[in-house]
Amino acid sequence: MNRVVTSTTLTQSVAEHLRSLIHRGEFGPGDRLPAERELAEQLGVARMSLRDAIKTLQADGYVEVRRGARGGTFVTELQRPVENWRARMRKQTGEIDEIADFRIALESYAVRLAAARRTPSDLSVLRSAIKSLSHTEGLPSFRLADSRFHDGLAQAAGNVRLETAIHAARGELFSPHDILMYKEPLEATRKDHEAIYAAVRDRDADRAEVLMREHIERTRHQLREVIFGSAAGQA
Amino acid sequence: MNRVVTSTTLTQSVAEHLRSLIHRGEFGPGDRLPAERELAEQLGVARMSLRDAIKTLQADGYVEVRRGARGGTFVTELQRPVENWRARMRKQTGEIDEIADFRIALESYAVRLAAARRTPSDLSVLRSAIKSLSHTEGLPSFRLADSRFHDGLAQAAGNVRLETAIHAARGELFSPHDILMYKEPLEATRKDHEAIYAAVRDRDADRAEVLMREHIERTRHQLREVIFGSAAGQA
Amino acid sequence: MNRVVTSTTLTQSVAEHLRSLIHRGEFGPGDRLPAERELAEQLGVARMSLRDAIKTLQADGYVEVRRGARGGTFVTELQRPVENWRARMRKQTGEIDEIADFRIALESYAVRLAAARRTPSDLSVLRSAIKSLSHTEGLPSFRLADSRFHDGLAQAAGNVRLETAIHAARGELFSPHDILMYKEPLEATRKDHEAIYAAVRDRDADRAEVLMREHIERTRHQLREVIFGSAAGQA
Amino acid sequence: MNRVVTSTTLTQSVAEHLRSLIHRGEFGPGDRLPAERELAEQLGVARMSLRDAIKTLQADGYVEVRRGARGGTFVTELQRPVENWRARMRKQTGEIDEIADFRIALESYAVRLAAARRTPSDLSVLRSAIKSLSHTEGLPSFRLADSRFHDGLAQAAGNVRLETAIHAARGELFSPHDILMYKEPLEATRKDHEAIYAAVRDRDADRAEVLMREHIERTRHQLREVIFGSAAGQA
DNA sequence: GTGGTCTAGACCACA
DNA sequence: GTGGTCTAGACCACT
Repeated sequence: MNRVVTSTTLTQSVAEHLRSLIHRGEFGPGDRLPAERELAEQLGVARMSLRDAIKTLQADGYVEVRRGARGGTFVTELQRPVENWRARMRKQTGEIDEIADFRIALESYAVRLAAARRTPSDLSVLRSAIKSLSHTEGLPSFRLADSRFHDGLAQAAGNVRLETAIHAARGELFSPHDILMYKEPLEATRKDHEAIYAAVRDRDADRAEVLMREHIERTRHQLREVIFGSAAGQA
Repeated sequence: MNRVVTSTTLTQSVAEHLRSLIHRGEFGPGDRLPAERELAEQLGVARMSLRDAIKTLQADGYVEVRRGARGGTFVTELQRPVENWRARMRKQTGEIDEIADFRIALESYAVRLAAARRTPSDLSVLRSAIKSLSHTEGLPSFRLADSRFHDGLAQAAGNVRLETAIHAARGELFSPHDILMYKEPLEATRKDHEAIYAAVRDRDADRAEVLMREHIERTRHQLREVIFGSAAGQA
Repeated sequence: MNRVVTSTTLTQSVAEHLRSLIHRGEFGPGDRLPAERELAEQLGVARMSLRDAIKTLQADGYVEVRRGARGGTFVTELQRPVENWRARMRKQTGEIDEIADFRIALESYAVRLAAARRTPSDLSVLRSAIKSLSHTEGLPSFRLADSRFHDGLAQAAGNVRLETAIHAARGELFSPHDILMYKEPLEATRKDHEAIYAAVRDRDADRAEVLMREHIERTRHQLREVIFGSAAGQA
Repeated sequence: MNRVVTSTTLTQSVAEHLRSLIHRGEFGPGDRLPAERELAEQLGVARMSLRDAIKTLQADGYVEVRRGARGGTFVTELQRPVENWRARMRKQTGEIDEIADFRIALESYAVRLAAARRTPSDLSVLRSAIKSLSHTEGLPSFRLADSRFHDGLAQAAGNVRLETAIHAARGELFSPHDILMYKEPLEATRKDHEAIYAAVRDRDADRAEVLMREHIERTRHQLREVIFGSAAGQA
């Protein structure tokens, strides 16, 4: 129906939530989601609502469900063949610039607020995120460490709406640039995070903002390279 | 229930939508909403869903329903006694700074994008919004003209997520600073808008950004003054 | 899985049952099924199980679901365009001879048993079925009256297994030969039924058996004619 | 629950399947069923489902489970005391005529079709079944040879529904008339089979049908004699 | 101890 | 009063 306002069913919300968790690296390829009963309890929904959501994720190829004692719901292995996820990412081509711009708006100002308001505890969270990024040699959890850093900054900004929006925007894209990424870009990300951290720590809002914009732009660039082989012209 | 994910019923969505329309000045105090049948059709929902939504707005004191030939659903007259809406606004005190910061994040970057991407047609929309603001002597539709300008900028930025978020953020607050506002602040707003317009027209992103931040800060300041009599310290 | 034995889910059973009801004319095109709550109670299953079954019927194009006060679950109108159901029937081409032979085996012997065991009450049921067939000028309920006669014979045979199998076999085919059939074949069916009735009434098992075989063969022939335009060679 | 439609659990299906195998003589008294792992694999079900099914067969006294090196699942020895199985058969008294009539309906027509459609390969199967019946001096596998002949005819009829129904009907009854049967009735069965075979071979449908009816009637009669000592009046 | 199915009852959105 | 969604709990089939 061509309605102006819409309702969302619980099932849809749950599906979107799970998709976001996967996009943000909370669950990586091959990981097993918690058992249905447990996950339903965590989310505060009935098991059947969760199951319906899982069915749509199955249909989208996000997860595979296996029965039996060692069964469960598993995030689809995408690494081989690589073309699988490359195809999936191409589907969201139009979204990449949209979301990158949106993220810049949100995160470049969030980092300003963070520079002004960060507490020692915030800094500690950020350091921990950077550290786990450094230790990520095998890259399997690169995305998770990345998410932790950006979420940490969002939280340090002390604005619930910003935090929520940043979190959500990062969850919209399936962007496993970690899969193909080797030493170089990973190292670049680590350096970016460290520089942003330093600016926030030093309460240098202007510098933090500039660094964040550059960081997200670089990420966008890398993502396009991974998808298209080289950076195509952007909007 | 303490759930992580939630569904929204149509009734809630409709109520929120109507509240947003009133917040943004699409319907001002004393205005009559379209007939139920018509409004339900416009929104693409069943009449009963709309009626349910209106009931919650009634309970919140947003609208009054009058029966009979000259009946209908009317936005509550708030001007007298003034204390009514002052009380209502105090309820959202905690939200004012949250939303102001959020709006700065969204709109200060949107205006940058607008400066880069605005088309002649965008400029025409903005000029028209400024003009209707000038003609607003009686102030009843001040808020509407204000909304039109900010929405126009959001659209010129060419990013659907930004546009949607800006629209929604402006709809969250009941901020009828127009009610108490007299010549001075109204004139200030008009000047702000014109300055921002000029910067966007001249493709001066940096200047547009600075002006927008100042404009939203000024709005926040005025709002606090109206509520508390003078600007209290902010978070 | 290539299993020798299989389980059937309730949903499947219910779907098959409903399909059978439609095939046998208990619900004709355009008819509304009982409300979900009521039908579920009648079938002795939970509403959700029924709903799942209805979903598969929807997917197969058997029924349409409409919401609202005058909504419900409706058997798909097939009459226009005629090609719809012709296409559906072609799908079961291979089954027509299978089922016809199977029905001859079951019903030609059932009619023998009926001739031996029929009670006055059985005869009354059969007469009533024949009468409602005669009154069927508009043909909408031809199939139902037809089913009633054959079911009545099956019951008169006094063998539960035969009765069940006859009932089921008649439910397997979507055979709305009533839709295209005009005076002639309808009249032929009426005559067949009357002749079989007379033989059963007179306890003439041999004659009843012969007539039943001819009747089913004629039905098979008509069905093939309706589908293919003329009787194609049979297996 | 008093439901119109039912689902069947896998366990029930498996139990019924095994019971049918025993009824049809695939496994005779004293025989050891294949190992659980193997049997589960053959049936395409999980081992636990098979175990559950075996438990119900145990409860019904069909099989005995023995542990240890020479253990396994064994079909219960029924010969002594004879009263055991006589009691079991009495339980199905009501079914005997039902099933006999049903079998006549199915098999008397199947044999007609077989007479028309039998291939040389079909005849070969039938001859082989007759031969193994003749060699059955010790009678332990009489039932198996009997089943093979009737199944062979069902297959020669070339109608899947008939074949399935015949197979199932024969599996419903626990009818070890072989246990008590001595030379005479065994010889009678052999002669019946040979006569039916000849009629089918000669494509004499009418004769085959008559012979089959007589054969099944004779079987019914013998069964009643075995159970009650003499043929009681039938329904 | 996993996912798969089913139940009984409740509330919501619809026309 | 219809279909649409959700819940809390149970049992079944699988590995």
